[in-house]
Amino acid sequence: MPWRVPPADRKAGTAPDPYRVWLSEVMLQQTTVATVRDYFERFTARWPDVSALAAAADADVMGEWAGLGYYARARNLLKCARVVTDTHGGAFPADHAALLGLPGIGPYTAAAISSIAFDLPHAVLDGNVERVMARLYDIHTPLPDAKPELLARAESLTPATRPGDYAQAVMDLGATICTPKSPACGICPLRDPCRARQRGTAPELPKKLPKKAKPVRHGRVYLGQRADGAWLLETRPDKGLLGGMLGWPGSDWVDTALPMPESAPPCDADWQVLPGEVRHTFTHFHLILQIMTAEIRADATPDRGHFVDPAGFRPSDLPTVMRKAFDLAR
DNA sequence: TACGCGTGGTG
DNA sequence: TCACCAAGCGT
Repeated sequence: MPWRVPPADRKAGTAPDPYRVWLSEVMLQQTTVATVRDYFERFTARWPDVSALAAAADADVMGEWAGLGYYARARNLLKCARVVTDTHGGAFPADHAALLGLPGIGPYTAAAISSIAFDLPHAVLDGNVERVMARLYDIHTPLPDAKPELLARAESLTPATRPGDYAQAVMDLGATICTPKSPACGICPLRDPCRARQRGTAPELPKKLPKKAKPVRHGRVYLGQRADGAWLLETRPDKGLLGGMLGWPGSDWVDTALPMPESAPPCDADWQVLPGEVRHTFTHFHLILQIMTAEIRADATPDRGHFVDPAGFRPSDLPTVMRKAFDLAR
């Protein structure tokens, strides 16, 4: 992983860069290593340190984050970079409580930065560690109720020496051996002390409370383009779903398919229904979108959004649901 | 406290 | 095809 310092380098005195540790840990929140890798490389190439990121334009950072999801992370990333630059002299504080007070840094990330970047003995508790602790101690209390007990177990196992290596090791164990399905107990370094393996309960742990079903919502978006190639887009409000991201103007998203929610087009034009539909699943609902397209007259003034000329438009700046709409219309 | 908040891989 | 899952945080 490009954000890791290999053991040999660390032994030779190369400490991890707190900026890179922080950036990788925020990207890794609820996100897989495979997905994060390319984003991490693009971010660090474009913004090599925290002051460079702090000086970036909001739209550039949101565009670079597009597709990674949980966009509040990107807004908080910028806030945090600016706080570190403006009030901490451009250096991340080597202090767990101070880290915890920064935007977008919660209990997990504060512990990860403390231990990995600063060698401070704080216990990380992510999904991997929860699973490892639940199995190691055969804890059947369902999540999230079990969290305090799992945290206590994780803290009691965190060593005073090399806590950062330990944190990464226990997460690696969860990611590669103590996996959610079909755990590889046969090659696990903790197979002897593991109570769940002894009792045969490992595959069913950790227990989780049942999740709510996802409702289906419906809506409509407008993809308008002028003869000069400019697209009519809008920057969504900072709060809520896809907050701060670029997107197509459209209707509210409602729970019933018919009638299609009333929505004034963002600009006067001869809008046509595009055959087909966009389907997308968010954290807590499924969405089905109807796509409207039109060529917009050169002298038209939009009621919503702004025109983005083709030279300045990168489809990769769009969140995935909006990029799906673009792909369908192309 | 419980809920809102994305996405892509996987079995 | 689809539910589950991933290195969580803010409100």
